[in-house]
Amino acid sequence: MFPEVESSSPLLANLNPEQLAAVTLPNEHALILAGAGSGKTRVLTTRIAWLLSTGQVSPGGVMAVTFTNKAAKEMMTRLQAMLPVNVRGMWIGTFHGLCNRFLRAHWRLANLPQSFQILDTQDQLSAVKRVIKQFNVDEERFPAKEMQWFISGCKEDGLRPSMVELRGEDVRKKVEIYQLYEDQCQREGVVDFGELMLRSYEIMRDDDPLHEHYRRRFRHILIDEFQDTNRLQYAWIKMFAGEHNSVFAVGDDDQSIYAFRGARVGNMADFVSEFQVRHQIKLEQNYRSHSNILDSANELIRHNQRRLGKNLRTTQGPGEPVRVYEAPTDLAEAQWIVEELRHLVRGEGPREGFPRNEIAVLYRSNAQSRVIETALFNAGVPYRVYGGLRFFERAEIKHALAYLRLLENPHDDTSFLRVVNFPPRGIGARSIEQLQDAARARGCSLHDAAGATTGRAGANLAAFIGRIVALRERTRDLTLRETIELMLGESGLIEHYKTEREGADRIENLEELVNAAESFVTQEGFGRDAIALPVDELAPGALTQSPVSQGLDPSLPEANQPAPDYVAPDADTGETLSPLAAFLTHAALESGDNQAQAGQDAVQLMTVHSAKGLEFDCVFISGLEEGLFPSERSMADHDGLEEERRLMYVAITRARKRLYLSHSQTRLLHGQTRYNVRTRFFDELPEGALKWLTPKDPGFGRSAFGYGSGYPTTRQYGGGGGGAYSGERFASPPVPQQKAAPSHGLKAGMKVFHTKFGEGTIASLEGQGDDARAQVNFPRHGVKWLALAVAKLTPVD
DNA sequence: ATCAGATGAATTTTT
DNA sequence: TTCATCTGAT
Repeated sequence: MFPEVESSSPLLANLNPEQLAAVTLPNEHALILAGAGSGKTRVLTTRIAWLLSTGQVSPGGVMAVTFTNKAAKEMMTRLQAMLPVNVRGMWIGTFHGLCNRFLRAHWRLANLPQSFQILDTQDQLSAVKRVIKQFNVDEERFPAKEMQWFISGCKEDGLRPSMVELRGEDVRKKVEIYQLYEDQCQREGVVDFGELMLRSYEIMRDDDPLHEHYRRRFRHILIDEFQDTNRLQYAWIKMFAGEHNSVFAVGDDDQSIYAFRGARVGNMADFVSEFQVRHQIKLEQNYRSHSNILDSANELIRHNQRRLGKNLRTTQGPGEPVRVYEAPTDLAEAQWIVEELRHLVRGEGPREGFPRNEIAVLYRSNAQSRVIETALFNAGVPYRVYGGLRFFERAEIKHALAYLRLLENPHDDTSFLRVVNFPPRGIGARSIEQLQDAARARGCSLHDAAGATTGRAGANLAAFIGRIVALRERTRDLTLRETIELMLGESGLIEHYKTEREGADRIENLEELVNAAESFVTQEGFGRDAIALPVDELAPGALTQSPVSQGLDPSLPEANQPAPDYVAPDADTGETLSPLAAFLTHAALESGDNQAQAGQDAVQLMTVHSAKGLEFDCVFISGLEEGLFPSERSMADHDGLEEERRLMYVAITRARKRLYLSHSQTRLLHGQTRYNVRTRFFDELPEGALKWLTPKDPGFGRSAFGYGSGYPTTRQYGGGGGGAYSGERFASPPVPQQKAAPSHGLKAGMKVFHTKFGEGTIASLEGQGDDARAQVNFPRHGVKWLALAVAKLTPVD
């Protein structure tokens, strides 16, 4: 259709035939099955660039949706590099980011305050807890966590309380609580993540002009990681697509690993049939791994029955074999990993060493990181663990944000409760309960009910509210930075943490919050006129003016004036959000980095889930044991097992050059030694691609006893029926872990004092009696081995 | 109001 | 085992 572009455009250079075909598909629905490492992001961004540069659509007519902020950012960066277009004005973002933008623009229609705030998972849980307390719900029968899960699940399925099928007394009660929770959120002017999606879906669905407007606007809708979409997201996309727009969905059913949070792989098949997709393209050319690694992945995933079908291929040679190692204990496994990766870092003969951050150690569950961390620590190898609390999730940051939210909206009871007595100011649980009763009786917020309380508690409450009111007044004309600085002082947070033992780190984080706000202001361009440039000015040069804007409803100026996230102008007045409200939104939608020294050259430790989308030269997959991987909980049903296999597939395909698979005969789990059999996934890998570093166990235990308790009898592995554990399982029982009798009273992790080296931390202990030695890490002198019989080590509290 | 000690639960994660 | 949450005593 556009031959001159296809042959000449540098955009399309170096695409393989499948990629080229995908990028240049006609304006119709398409499903791109993109295997791991097949250049999926490239196809997605090049597709957008191609559509724009051939004049088939203007920047305002494109919507590109991802799941993570990281992916959205990457797409924008890449697109920016290809075309002189203002990507920040385009609708490229996460589902929730775009929903937020949509609801900010149409807040009246959505029946929300303009500066509505977003509850993250923590906030949502405490909101649910409040409902449960408030209405005397039996917490035994309806735990808050379960209710939260129920509510989120309903929303993900697009179900309002009135729409939930009432089967059984329990469900009826749950729906009742769901409704109460909804009322509470509405009263307080807050929305949870699910609500962002559901509310934007509903208002567009139910408002014809709006519906018409947006359908005319977005001619091209592109979705990344389509296999991860839930029911509601699918419906949301379908609604935007209407009859005439084209949906370009990219995904990989083999990498669907988020069923537990509502993802429906089935959306891919539904998409094909419901949208009558005529164009399906498979991207099977892998640019990442050697063929031994790829063959292993292919062979493994072939064992899944429900697949759309795909086989990765590479032009790279076989590369090195996949190395398999069996350890007697989890500790030994960790030590082997450390030993091996030191070789990798050092290099061997002619081979250069690998940078540490090109080496990843993966595991199924977070708890497994501990042993590995210990081993790395003892060996003095720098490492970085992914996961854990992110910046905006830390307690001190949440506290600070709660104060800020109260400035923006005094009726935000979640925030009110978080800080009403933090730092402590004599408002105990008693007074708070009274306050809550008063608020409920009058149907108002805690803030408004405070006047009704009396006595000393009443005075303290009045003082607290006075403080907030005064702060709000004083910050009225301040910049965001000044506002936060003033709040940190006035709230007493800094003061409080100064007296706390581990307060220094927290204060540092609070200071970091000021920086975060500062860079947010700079990036979003507050106070400048960078907000709303017309599309035409944003797309100079090569970009053809397209007729897409014709037919757009001029009463919806937002649609014609793209704006960065968070500052979407109100559709009626063009008024933008205050920097503070925008920053709070940013904090909820982008929980920040997984802290840790990112810059350092360190080995990367993470779960297989968090490794999705990443790649490394060398990958270790550890703990490959039945019950762990596949996890016990997922082994019961077929779908669960297939998802575990996909998880393993994801893990394998992370590796570029070297892949190690390891398992251990025994493992300390929940304080007890567990005896594990190597995972069944080993039996599903091509023998020719593997190299067994330890003799391959003939599978004695396996054939005789099956896969251990909990494993359902199947045709494939049947016979055993799953017996109880017993020592007989092993031909030669593993040597029990030596635990030194603690005659010296020292333990790893203890702080000790040495007369010459000063204070240090015990990294490990070895030997017994007179031979006992301790490895101690001294900040000044480094790591030392000290014989306890000689060196005097005294424990420091 | 605060803290020690008991108790119980313990995949996977983004927004 | 480790973590968080709850309880009861000070």
